[in-house]
Amino acid sequence: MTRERPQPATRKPRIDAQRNRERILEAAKEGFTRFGAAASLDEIANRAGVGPGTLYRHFPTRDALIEAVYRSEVEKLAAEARRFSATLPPTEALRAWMLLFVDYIAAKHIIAPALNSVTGGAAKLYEGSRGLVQGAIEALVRRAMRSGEIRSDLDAFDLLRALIGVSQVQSGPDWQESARRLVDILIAGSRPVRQRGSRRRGASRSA
Amino acid sequence: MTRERPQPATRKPRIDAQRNRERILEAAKEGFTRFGAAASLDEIANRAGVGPGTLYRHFPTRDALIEAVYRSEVEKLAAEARRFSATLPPTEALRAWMLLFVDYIAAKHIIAPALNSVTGGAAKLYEGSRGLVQGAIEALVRRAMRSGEIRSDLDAFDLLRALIGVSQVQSGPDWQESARRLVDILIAGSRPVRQRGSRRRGASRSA
DNA sequence: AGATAAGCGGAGACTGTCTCCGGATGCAAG
DNA sequence: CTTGCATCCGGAGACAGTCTCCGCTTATCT
Repeated sequence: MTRERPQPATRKPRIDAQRNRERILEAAKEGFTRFGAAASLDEIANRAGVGPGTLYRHFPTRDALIEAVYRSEVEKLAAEARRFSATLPPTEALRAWMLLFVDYIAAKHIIAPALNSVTGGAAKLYEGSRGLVQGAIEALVRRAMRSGEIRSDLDAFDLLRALIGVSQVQSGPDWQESARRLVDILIAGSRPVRQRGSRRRGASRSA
Repeated sequence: MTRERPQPATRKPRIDAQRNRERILEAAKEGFTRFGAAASLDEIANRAGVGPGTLYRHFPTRDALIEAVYRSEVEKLAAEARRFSATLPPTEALRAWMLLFVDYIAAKHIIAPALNSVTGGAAKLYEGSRGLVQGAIEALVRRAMRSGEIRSDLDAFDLLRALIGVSQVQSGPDWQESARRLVDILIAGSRPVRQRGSRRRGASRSA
């Protein structure tokens, strides 16, 4: 990514190739949304108006395609995080973004069902976008930590994992509200421990 | 399930059929674990020592097979919940079970990756086992509620959703600890709100 | 404009899904 | 124990989707 190029080895990206890539990505997004991870790739190529060969040149494997689609969506999410961070008070920003996250994945119905059929689970897929999402939520969390409203011994990624779960298991019509409740729980549980009652557990860091 | 049978309509389960079913289930569990949801069904049939036809008779669709495998695992989990409920103090039992849940899905490596490629997401799949898992965790949560250590305005299923997320996104070696932290956060966030400091947010139930 | 190489896309081999039906097998009655 | 029969087995094969190869098209450079 950030490696210097001794020569312009890739002399020209070529225009129509670029456009085809876009078209495929768009068709793929729709395809995965409608048919899940099992959507036919030839079908997607068709809808994009290209041949199968073209699709496979741009995205050698199914996973590569899924990842590409996913990443393009995730970038928007990261941008939104920066916006919240600039316009809302710390905890509020965090909450807002978390809600957006679930909403986004559901409403814009991203490939939630597709996520986990990627070889090696969603983990590997995240590896790629890690810089993006994790960067985003980490900034939010850190800001909230500084403001003292959030414990400082938790990893931002923990929250992300939970959110992903909620986004994926969308059972029933109460799902939307359930997500809301869970975000509340997560935020409440992330507040600094304050020696309530007699038990002091939370901060146990023993493995 | 609980419908009365006017006659013994199913006159005989037949012995070898039963045994084949078991064999298939076992082979499927291994297959899904190793190759994810995309494991070849014919291959599974092979390993079970039966023909494809036999497999498809017992489990008409891929989803049916996945669900069957999943359910058999989930039953053990429910049993464990009852055990905890009987031997541990409320919150402790809840925490223990939640940890077990993630551990179980990861360590015994259930078909976590397979879960979500079931048509319609994991939701439909859960429909079947709902009685089992949800019954289990609901009992635990209710008990904790009665003891006053847990807010009474939350749904047990909320927690379950979060757990599923953690179980699925297993990125990195710190995953185990992350799960632990998250369970702590969830439990902490489920405590009754107690008008801390000056801000009283948590209980906002406005939609 | 012409040369050149990147890119396109369809034909087709291959792999996996799922059905159908002739034959085998366990079960119950005699 | 034998016979009759419904149940169940399992492979052959039609079908669908994946992915590759290669002759043709098209953008870019001189």
